[in-house]
Amino acid sequence: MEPAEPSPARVTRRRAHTRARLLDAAFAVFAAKGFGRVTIEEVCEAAGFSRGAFYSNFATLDELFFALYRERADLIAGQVADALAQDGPDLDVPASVDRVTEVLLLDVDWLLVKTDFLVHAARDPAVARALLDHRARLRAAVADRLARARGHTALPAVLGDADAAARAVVAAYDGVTTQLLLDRDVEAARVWLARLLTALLTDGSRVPS
Amino acid sequence: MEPAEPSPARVTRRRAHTRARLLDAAFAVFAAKGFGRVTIEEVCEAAGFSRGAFYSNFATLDELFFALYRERADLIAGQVADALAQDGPDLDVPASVDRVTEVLLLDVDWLLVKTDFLVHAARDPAVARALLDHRARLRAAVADRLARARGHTALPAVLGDADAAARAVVAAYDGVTTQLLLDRDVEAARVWLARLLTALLTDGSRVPS
DNA sequence: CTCGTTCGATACGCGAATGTATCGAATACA
DNA sequence: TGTATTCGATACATTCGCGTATCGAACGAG
Repeated sequence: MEPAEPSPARVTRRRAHTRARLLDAAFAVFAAKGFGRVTIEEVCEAAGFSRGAFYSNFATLDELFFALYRERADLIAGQVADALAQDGPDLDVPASVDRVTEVLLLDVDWLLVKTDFLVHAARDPAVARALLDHRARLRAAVADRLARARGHTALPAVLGDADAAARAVVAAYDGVTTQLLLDRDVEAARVWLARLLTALLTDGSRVPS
Repeated sequence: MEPAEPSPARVTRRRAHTRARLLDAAFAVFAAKGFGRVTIEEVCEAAGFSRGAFYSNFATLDELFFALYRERADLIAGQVADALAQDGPDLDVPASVDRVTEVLLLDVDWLLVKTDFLVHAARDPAVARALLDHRARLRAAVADRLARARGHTALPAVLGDADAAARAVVAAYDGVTTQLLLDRDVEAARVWLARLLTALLTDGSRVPS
């Protein structure tokens, strides 16, 4: 029996390059026009290829979109994990918040694409599951960080355990993102997110500078 | 000079009916498939009309989408205002939270359409401005409610003035919405939103039942 | 009841985007 | 370096959705 997928054993360098260029171009085009208004040919033109290259690498535009999301989301997730692991065993809330905030609210274009993907996932149960998994992993990293600091720094008990607090952190991030998509003020978003997180993660007595 | 818009002076009953049916059908179709994947003909078919009816009432699908959003958003805004005005001069945070929560997290279909509209607005400055205005009005209503209660109930100072607190409330709502779009668990979303809001609006010492 | 107007249905042409099939060029391996 | 294979470009047919123009029917006014 021959392999169902022809499994291209030879030639991989050219293909890898064009695939990467297609993904980069797709990111730019999706960010600018939104997934729903983008055609395959636009992506190819932005990448400097013809449609033949596209159909040689992807079956459908959704497939490319999914691949693009996975690539970038994994990248960000790694950066967040790094930012969280960067400080020592005891949690310095303002410092951690600042570091994570700078990673998460870096690029408005990414937020645009991410939200497009959310809208996409909200109507496709399989994609939704994948996205929920991603979010759960990120949340687990945050919860882990918070739990390790539980004994050292005082966290308010309003939110319950560390996992609940992590959910609150993610919700705050998502909420700030929504506003940022409309006013495009990254600096203001950073300030608000920091304010929200400190309000959620510290006791309600101290006011940040 | 003749009027630029022909301003149909006669016959308005039939037209009003079909327009309403088109809007209702559009809501259902947009919620099910997403704005980007919906064609004019699909909306007409769902409404039981042909494309002639559509072009007689709207110029483009975007126009219908905008009209649909305005209609529903105004409705919700009114309900929220009612819910906020319902209790007396002193603020009962848990009660208010429960009431507002039940209005805001009622219909997942509406959240789907709303998020589609957000994605749409994020790329069109004019639409973004309109949506920001809407959000500002809602936020002002919340801030007003919070400010009136400032003297009576103790609010934590971490968030600053009442307007800042209102921003936090809206952010919490948006954040919970994002998760709700993926897991579609309305009850869980209500619980989380209530938890977040009480954490933000009360001092960090008390744990809700 | 009658008539003039408006509304919505039908039919048409058009352009755009898709997917496929084929061909030449680039590439890896012997 | 020769050669078989893969990759991407080109050309084609097709489908789909859009917008318009026209017509009959519903409707409101007098």
